[in-house]
Amino acid sequence: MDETRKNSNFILNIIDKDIEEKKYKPEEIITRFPPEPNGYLHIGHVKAALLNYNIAKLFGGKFNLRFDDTNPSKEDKDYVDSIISDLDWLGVSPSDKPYYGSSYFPQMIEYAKELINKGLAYVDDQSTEEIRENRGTLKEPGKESPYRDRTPEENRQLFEKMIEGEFKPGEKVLRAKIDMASPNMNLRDPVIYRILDMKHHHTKENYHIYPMYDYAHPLEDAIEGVTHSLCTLEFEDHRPLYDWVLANIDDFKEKPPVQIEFAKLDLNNTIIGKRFIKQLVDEGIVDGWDDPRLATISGLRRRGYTPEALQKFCEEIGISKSNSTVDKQMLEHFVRDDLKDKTKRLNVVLNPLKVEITNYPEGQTELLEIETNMDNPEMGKHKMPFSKNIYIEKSDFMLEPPKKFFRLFPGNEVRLRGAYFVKCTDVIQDENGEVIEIKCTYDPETKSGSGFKGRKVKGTIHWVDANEAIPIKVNLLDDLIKDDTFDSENFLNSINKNSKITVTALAEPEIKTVKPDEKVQFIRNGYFNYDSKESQENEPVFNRIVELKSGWRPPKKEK
RNA sequence: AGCGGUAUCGUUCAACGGUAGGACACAGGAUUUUGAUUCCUGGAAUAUAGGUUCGAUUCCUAUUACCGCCGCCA
Repeated sequence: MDETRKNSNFILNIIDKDIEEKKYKPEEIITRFPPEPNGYLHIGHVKAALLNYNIAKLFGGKFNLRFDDTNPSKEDKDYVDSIISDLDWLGVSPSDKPYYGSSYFPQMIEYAKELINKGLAYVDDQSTEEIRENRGTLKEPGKESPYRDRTPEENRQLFEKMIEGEFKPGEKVLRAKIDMASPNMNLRDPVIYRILDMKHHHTKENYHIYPMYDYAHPLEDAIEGVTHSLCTLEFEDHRPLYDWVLANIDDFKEKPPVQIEFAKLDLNNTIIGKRFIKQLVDEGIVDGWDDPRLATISGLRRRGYTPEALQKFCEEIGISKSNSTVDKQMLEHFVRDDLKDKTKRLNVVLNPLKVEITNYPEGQTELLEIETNMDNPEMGKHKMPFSKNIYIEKSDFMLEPPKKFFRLFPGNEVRLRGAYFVKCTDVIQDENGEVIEIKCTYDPETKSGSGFKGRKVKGTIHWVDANEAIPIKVNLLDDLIKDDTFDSENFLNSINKNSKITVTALAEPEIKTVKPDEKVQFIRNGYFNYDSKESQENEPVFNRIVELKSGWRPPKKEK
């Protein structure tokens, strides 16, 4: 199995050891991804889902998708559906139909009764406030509940009444009887069942009590035979409780699942927290959970990220226990890398400047043939119309160029990509001095593909034919927040106002062959995704996924 | 001394007592009809102080810094 393994990590090392010590055969390894269906999946979940999925795949074991749906007050079936389709898109396919923690509620209740019978759980009548006060603090032990020593018989009866719905929410809870003086707060008689009188979105059953995560999760894992239960770092303190639950239930004393914690993903200049994302959606600052500026899976997909790029990215960032912040440039590298050979490369002018080629015959249009992707000839060729009037990028012309500017300026010659050399002969300015049109001459001998070697030019720029260009809408996307201005207290005010700039661009006619959701490179401008959701009939909209790398940035133009 | 974690190039992850390595980023060069890509090349790290050992990023001790924990959330 080492052949297919690219990166080592501490979790793989643990599993290797378990196999070496004959605790498990490789094919017995079972992992799971257990999202709570209370929001959309984001790039942080991508890391966790892929980690579990890839481990199961590597060992030939099993990978479960399980909804951790123990708190129906926050959950919804819509989220279940979005999670299933996002994972499907990602290429993370469970070995089985999705599982639901809620399916195990009847067993969980039986196990709770087992704890009660063993004198390891009791019904507490204290209020939420009393429980909180008596829990103690980080430095002081808690106080035992006056109800702590109820007999198993009494607890059994009360718990039965809780199940039957004879108490109101908050009136009673079931607690594990562990140690109110434990230095680990999680072991100070944690609540394992609370009263919640509502119908469950999955089971459709109206339970009156619902189990808490700390009690339910180890059981869910154990019931499914999960061998390695991977979760994030903040659950480290919960592991003793996870182990306690399984150690005290007869069914699971043998080879219980082991909880292993790893650091969650953090990306710079990116909002990852579900709470923040939800706020942006609810306040209408973004266009929904799938806004292309969001790091949700659906947002990334709409932006144009590919599953392959996300997979490679996750492989490369690795797994560890140290909190770290990954540079977004790494993510961007992997989309570019994935897209470079499989996308068409088209001339699209984002910010047009009119150019007249004075010595080109009036009324003539020729069709120039060009490779659709120079680095991947299999993508074939297509034709570009060329005539006397074209548009180039405003930023490709400067009246007074700085040093090392090798695009167009008065007297300079450049290559029009796939066409001819042109030389700027005249500049037309408006009353404010702004350049509104330039005039060039072209040299017929320099036609692309003719093998002309007479002289060289430093610059090649893209262009579109003025008569045949197709207008398209383009969203230029930027980070919603910048780390250096991010204010978590007041974060709505630190949102980047220019995170989405929409322009009308002019594309060469070949753009018509681009299909919804197809990714394409606009030469020198970056990779773009045909947004099937925002596009209208006859008005395609493209989202810029990422810019191309650039060794040179034009200086800021003063207006 | 509450408890539990973490500390390796700018960033991120390896190295499991034996030459500190990869990826991203960066710099230089070559090629180039994208200032892209591709191809070379390069700089760049074991938090601090002790100890064990022939040998320590790795084991031990102390120090420092950072993260998490006082929901009837997960």
